[in-house]
Amino acid sequence: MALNGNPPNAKQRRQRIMLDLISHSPIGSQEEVVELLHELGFEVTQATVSRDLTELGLVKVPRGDRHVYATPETAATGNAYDARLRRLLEDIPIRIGRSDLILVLLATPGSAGAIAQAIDQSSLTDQVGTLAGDNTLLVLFETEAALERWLVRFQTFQPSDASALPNARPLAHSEAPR
Amino acid sequence: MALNGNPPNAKQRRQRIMLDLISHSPIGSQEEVVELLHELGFEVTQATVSRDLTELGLVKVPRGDRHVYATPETAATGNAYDARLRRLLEDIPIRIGRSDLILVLLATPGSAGAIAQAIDQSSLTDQVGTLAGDNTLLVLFETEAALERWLVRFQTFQPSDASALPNARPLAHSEAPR
DNA sequence: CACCCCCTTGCATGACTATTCACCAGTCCG
DNA sequence: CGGACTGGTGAATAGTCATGCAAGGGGGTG
Repeated sequence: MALNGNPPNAKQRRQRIMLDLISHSPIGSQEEVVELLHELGFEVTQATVSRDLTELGLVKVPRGDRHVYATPETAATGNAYDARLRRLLEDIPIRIGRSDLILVLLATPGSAGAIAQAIDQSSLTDQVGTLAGDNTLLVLFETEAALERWLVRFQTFQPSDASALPNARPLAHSEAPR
Repeated sequence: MALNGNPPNAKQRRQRIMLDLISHSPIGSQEEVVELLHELGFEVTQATVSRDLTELGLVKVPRGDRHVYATPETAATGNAYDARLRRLLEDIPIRIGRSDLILVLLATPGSAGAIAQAIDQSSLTDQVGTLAGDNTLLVLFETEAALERWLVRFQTFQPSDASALPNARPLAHSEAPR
């Protein structure tokens, strides 16, 4: 029943355009893609879009308060500042300590300032502020909840393993209450 | 009706464990997460998992023939060989030409071999084979369809812009048949 | 031309996910 | 203590996506 009366190479062209559309504007659903393609003269349904997105390896990622499609690379990047923070954390091992509503990040000598700045510019916003020494960096919070929220988010910036929190064992699958 | 009688910090602990679960094994649905958390003593429903995943910024990414959850970083990486190919293509500008069922990749002097090997090991499989000279690399195909499929996939490895294909203008939003 | 095979697609639908609504427990006042 | 407010949650449901199926087109072969 699928009238395949499309121009040759339609699929390839369509998929390239989809990459283009998605990287240039936030798209929240496959129906939106269908409409945009429709405007461009491609008559396809959501089913086809679904298959295309899979073939292209695109993902749907939480951005602010909605979910949009993106290439995996873009998804990882987020905003440019987030990318910078991530890169820093890849190169600089960080140990995390805590004193009351202050998180204490221990980095390598001289790098604390760079990290502090990266944090300030990143999409991390739950902190009240940061204060950098040479190799030590304080992150100040207003509430316990804010601190915890921040920490979870921050850890998504780190290359997995890492980070010794006072009362946080290295997390094994078995650590949960059973 | 939501008996909130959970241990304090339950949310934070749960989310950390979710990061852990997801990075250690392929999980295909939120119901799976619910079950795993259940085994670990966390009594939550799919709704909560959905919210957690959003807060953690996790994404669902096509992997082989199914979709699994991953951190954005992991999603971008794919398998290690794909990551290598991506990295190479970031550093080495490639021009793509075509002759019949052969794609001709022009790279920088000396780099063709490395790229060829990276392609061979990557998850790109639609090609029959590759043949590397010094700065030129041939990718051979069996069918037109295979070539086209490969090309689309390959372009997802490239840092957007790039690549002049004979009959592929630089792709603007307006290029579609109207 | 007849036959076969492969690729692509739409339709219909089931699977999966996000969100709305209501509720509970805790906290902070006065 | 009572009221107002907040954060976290489950149940139900709306919203979104993936996929089995059947069908059409194109290409090859005899």
